[in-house]
Amino acid sequence: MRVAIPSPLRQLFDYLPPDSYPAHGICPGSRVVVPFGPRQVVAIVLSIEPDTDIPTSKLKTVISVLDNEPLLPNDIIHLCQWAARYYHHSLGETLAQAMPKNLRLGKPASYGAIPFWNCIAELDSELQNQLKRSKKQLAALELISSYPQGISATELHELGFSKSTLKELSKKGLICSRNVEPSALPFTDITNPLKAAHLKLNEEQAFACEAITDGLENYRTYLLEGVTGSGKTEVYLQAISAALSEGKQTLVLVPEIGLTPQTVRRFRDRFNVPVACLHSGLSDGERLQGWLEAARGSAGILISTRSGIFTPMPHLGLIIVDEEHDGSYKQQESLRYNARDLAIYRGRQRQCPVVLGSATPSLESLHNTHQGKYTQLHLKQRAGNARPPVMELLDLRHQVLRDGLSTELLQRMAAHLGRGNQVMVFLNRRGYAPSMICQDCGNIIDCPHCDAHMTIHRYPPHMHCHHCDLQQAIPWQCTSCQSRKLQPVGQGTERTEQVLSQHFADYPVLRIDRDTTRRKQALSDMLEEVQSGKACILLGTQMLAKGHHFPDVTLVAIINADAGLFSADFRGPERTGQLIMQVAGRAGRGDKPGQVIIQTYNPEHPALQLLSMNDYSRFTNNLFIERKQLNLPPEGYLTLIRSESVNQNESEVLLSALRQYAEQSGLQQLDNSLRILGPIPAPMEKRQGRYRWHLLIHGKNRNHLHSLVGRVVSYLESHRLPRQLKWTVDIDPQEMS
DNA sequence: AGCACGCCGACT
DNA sequence: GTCGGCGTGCTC
Repeated sequence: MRVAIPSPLRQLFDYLPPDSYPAHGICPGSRVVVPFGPRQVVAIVLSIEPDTDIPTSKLKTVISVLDNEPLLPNDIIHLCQWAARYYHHSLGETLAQAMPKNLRLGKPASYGAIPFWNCIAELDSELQNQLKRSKKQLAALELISSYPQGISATELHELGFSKSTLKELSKKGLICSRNVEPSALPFTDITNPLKAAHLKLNEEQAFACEAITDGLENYRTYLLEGVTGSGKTEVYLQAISAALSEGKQTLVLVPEIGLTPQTVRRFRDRFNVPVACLHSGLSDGERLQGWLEAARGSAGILISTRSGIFTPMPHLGLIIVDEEHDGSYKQQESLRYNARDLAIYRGRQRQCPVVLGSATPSLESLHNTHQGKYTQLHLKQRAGNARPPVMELLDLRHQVLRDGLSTELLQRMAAHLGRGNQVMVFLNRRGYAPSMICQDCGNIIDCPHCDAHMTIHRYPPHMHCHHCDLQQAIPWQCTSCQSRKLQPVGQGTERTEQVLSQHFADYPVLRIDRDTTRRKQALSDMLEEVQSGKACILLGTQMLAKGHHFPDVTLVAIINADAGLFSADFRGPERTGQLIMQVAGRAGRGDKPGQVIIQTYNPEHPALQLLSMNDYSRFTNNLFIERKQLNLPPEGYLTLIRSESVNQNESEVLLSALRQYAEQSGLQQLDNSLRILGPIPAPMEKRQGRYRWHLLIHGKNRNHLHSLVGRVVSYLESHRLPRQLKWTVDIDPQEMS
């Protein structure tokens, strides 16, 4: 029999079936334990072959069979085969990462009993009063009491309630738990999948929903382009409802930070069917449970981050990719897949609709709609009477700046705060200041392992390299000239927080970045304070832009819009545009429209001009022209070969040899449709003590590009390289660093 | 990628 | 003596 081994070797291996087992009793898609070299590994059976090219003396025997029925169904194996081929990755590793960790390690594909919590007290006003001081406990109790049959610990965990809260409540004798074997009942047994009534759709929403649900039997990709607040989620929910009533499951992919308890709750509140989820916050056991619920067809809906695209769903009938432009759909290590693109493959495979939703679609998806490959659905109206935010470019030239904040901006902030409103300040830079300079010799403190400056942090005080995580004490004198005149240069969120709390002493400043939200509950605690609606200043990085809505924010300030616009990456402007549109969409509501101020030194920059007019589509049209001139995606396709080593030259030498080989071996195509760029040093050549180089291959024709990359990969594989010299292939790269 | 084997230098 | 650095080869 032929099996796939979780190893980077791009080949399959043959084994003899175990003596106790007739070969025909083992199904493809099952896991087996096999001896592999000096160790034992869990492999996936691909086929039962009558014979093999391998000499019998070399053949080893399967040690044990772990599954009686295929764990990975045919469609998932095909999806993995396609992905392994497309991304030039080993099939064994691809299949391995399609499974949750527990299954990868050979644990049984079953879940044991899970604790369910029940309320055993009467939730009256007296009890509510008693728990007044423990808000979390009260909230948990209220939730549990609304589930008369009990609610699973997993679900409570997903909704943001910790074990300690539950333990405390159970100590007070208010709730109790019992272990329940989760029912493997198919979701189709539930007579009425709808729990709560749907909202009324407006004309555009109804049109979009009908378009999607009319073709539940056919593959078609829809690009659902809808501004924030236009009700995309309601369209998803009603399309899912149609799928459920036809006995079909839905896969909902969300960005990494998009899977908040509120999102899950919205789905659970609408439907009676089990909703499974998969995300990074779960334990290995919980992941296995979610995966199995989807794979056994007991869950009607699976909400997941990118890895969910590999989850078996026997009745899959609808795929939704929310915020399809989001970078987190692309895996940035080992198998560098894009879950959004695999979603398209899976939709075609299952002959079901795929919905890509976004307020700011990627250029790739827009291009596909222009080509007629996708159907465009537009939601232009905002729900209720909400008006679009008013955007304004604030020219920083000739302005007096106070630590990066213009006087004009500070005045405008004061006005909004004075009216009792909230203000959001967006700065994409953690720490106090991005660099420390010596005022006597001009020396800047650099990271010894990276081509980067060390960032100054004040809380607690230390120097920090954001690229390799090196942390050291703040020096008191210059390492080069021993001068003591060291000066922090530039603005980070810590410094801006300091300035803002001095300037606006009467209002709380809430800083939200990776440093202030490291504690698990910290973010939700701060967001809770914002939800109270009191006037305050919200200051933060990327984290603020996604997933959360702030109805009482009436002013959003973008401190440094120029940074992203002129970045080394060709996708810089696209990302900045998406970010500005997203941030703008966070603010305001019907009765309190949002205003956005963008500080810039380039107010006449066409991109900023168009964005400030809320014209995303003309903004992207300009980008299309630029990309076309530069021959960049979506105009053609890219493959990036990365190489890194602790030795400075090794990477470059390898890629030069590779280029030479590629030119020899792919001459015909190189003349017309293929182009090689490099080797060039990566944007930050040295990082974490390793020197990194790039070789970029551009192709007008995907097949030509694929076959050249195939040859390049076999060349790399067949040559023995020093072990500190590493290479990776990135098909359709997203990040050029 | 792991892991074993085997060859050299250095050190309790 | 042997511990451990890492170059080389192999995995049905």
